[in-house]
Amino acid sequence: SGTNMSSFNLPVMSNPMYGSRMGMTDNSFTLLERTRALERGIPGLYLSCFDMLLTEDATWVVKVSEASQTLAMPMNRMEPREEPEQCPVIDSQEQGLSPGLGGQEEERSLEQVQSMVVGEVLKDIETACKLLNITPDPIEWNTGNVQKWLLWTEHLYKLPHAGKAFQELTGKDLCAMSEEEFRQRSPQCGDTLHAHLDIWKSAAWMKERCSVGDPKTTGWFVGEELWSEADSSSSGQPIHLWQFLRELLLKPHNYGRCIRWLNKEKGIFKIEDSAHVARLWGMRKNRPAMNYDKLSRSIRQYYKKGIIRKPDVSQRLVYQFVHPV
DNA sequence: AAGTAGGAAGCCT
DNA sequence: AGGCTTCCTACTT
Repeated sequence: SGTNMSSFNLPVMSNPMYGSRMGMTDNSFTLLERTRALERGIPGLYLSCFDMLLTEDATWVVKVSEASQTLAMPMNRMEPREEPEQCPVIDSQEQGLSPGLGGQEEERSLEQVQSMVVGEVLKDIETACKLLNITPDPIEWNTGNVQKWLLWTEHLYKLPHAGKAFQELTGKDLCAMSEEEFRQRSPQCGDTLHAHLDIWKSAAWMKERCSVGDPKTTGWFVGEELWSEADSSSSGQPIHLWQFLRELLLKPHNYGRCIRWLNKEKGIFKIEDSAHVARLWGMRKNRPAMNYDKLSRSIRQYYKKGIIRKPDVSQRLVYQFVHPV
């Protein structure tokens, strides 16, 4: 079924685990309240928005709460549910144009929100691709890529490990599998994995669509810069550890909880979760046995080379780039 | 217990 | 040969 995408499906929106990587704080809970209207309007969507709200980027907050005011239309065909059985669809034709309530304006803000969410999803996918060194389109994956993706998805959403059940499968195989087949291979999280693969498939489909047509007519403001940048730095050559660390540091939204700048100007950073950073590095380099003991040994090699050093006042898990950007 | 430091050897491209 | 990775011992926080 997944190949027929006459309308744009975003199974993401319904997936409760999409919000699972954030920590619930009192502060964020009030933000949650402010997105209630959204939640009612598009079940599941708020989780993604909620996730976005955790960025340091305050403009999201403004946009979302504005949107929630203008988007307060009922969506009676969908009752709110905690753990959706199937993926609701954000359907650009059919979706929620509540009659009587100044349709066009709503349509526009809805599109805005959709764009926003889609953009966020594409960003996440792009990030994962860089990190795992795989292509965005699942159809191109070999068995190794599939395993990486599984590992990544399991890790990101705290799923039980199911890689074994999908061994020897290529991306093509995976894409051809139904949700039922996923569940057969992994009763606990097959449906979740299938949903996530659907997101990637949708994104790849979108990418193709955006690159074919004129980006300006597609309406997805994300189209270009995200995909066509042909990979900023490390095209081809194996990535260096110091580059990898910098990449993580440049994405505080995704990795701020495991590594962050203490002083960006001076290039001083702190590894907040050593095990996590090591796991990410291991994934990137296909080194499942990577740990902080080994990663830190590699960092220490940089002392002699003058790439990274310990800051003047040495602190645990704190390092400094000798040549800050 | 976890992090820091650096020698030594092995692996991979 | 370079850039880790793996393993290890000694030392510090």
